[in-house]
Amino acid sequence: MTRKQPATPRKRPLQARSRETYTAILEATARILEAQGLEAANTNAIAERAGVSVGSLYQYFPDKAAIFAELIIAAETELGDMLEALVSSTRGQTLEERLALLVQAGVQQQMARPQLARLLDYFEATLPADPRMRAADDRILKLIGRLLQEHRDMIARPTTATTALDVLSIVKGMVDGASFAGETRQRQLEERVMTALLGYLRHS
Amino acid sequence: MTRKQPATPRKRPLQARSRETYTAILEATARILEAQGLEAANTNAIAERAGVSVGSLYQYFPDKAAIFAELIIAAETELGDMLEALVSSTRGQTLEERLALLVQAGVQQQMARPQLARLLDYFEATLPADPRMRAADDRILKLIGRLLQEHRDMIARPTTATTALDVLSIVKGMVDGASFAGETRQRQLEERVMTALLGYLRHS
DNA sequence: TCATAATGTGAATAATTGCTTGTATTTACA
DNA sequence: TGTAAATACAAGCAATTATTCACATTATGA
Repeated sequence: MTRKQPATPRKRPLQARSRETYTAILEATARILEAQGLEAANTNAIAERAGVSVGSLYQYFPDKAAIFAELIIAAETELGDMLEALVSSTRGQTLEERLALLVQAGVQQQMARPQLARLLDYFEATLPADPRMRAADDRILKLIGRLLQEHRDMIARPTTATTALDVLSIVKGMVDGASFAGETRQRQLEERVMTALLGYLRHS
Repeated sequence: MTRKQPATPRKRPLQARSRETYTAILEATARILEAQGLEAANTNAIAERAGVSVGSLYQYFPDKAAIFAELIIAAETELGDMLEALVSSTRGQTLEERLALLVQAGVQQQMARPQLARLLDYFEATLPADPRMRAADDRILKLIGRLLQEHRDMIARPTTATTALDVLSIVKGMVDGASFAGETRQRQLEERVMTALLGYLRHS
């Protein structure tokens, strides 16, 4: 299944009908991955669950890996959109306030489907580097970086790309660990993540 | 491949010869997972890489998933052993000193084979709950918890199981993110992880 | 030394997989 | 309305997979 080059979808869904097919395939894949894991996510099962034929599936995705890649990009784009709205709409607020919103967004998304998040993380590190994936990833880090930059007087660390990555990694890691352990109280988790982030940022 | 019940290995390797076979299979699996990923890790490839026949493989592992499970347990046991030695041999030292050693051990292990670490993390959340896996996991958390407990006057958080889990999650998350981004300077990463951990622990 | 247990072999198999292809149906629009 | 493009279908193929089994080799210990 491993793709050589990140091929673009065979056909772009043009009509409303095909756009539904397209998203149905993505959604079915996500559901199967979350509920039954990687092994159960074969193309036949995906097509069936999406209420679509295998042939249709291969009209929009060159191979199975492309579906996973698209899923990653979708998740990253979603997070990126949230962050972008957040960063630009909260100018003037304190670092704590803005960070709390950022954490909330991140925790929310990852806790909704923890199993899926873990799996996509693995694929992101595995799939042949897709420029669109890189771009979506970059955007998230740039947004975090920009937020940090705007509060650099409150931050004891160099506000570099590395710091932004660390922030993201801490959130991901803590949510991952907590949901594996069965933690469901999102609020409390958010507070702990906040403590960790502020503790990290405020000390050299 | 998904296992119903965590069956014990078919045969325990008794003679030196069979113990070599056994570890060769585990090592081959780890190498393939790290270098070529999950898809390449099929039983035939594993046996070939281990210089062993498939038949031998199935004499020690009831199925493929059992190999992965064993790999997880081995990694967790290794970390557990390091932590145990560390915790009991550093009594009297400061929290910073001991935490630095803990971080060093964790970063070391995970950075040696980041791809493998990621994958095993996924499996741990996926494979049917194996009591030995749970136990190895528990041991690690208990050891971290004990270390924290011994410095509770320096720590602003409740020294509960949750805090121990958070500590482990932060380490895992940061190493994961950093090695995905291509970071190789282990020393600098360790220092950032230390900052995050101390920041987390010292503030409520 | 010899019998028994332990270990090793690899061809064979049944099931599953990703994916193609030829055909049928639906939509857009002139 | 008619026709060409877009979309959907699903049987089926080639390749791969996990696992078994009947048999060979090696070690043990009496």
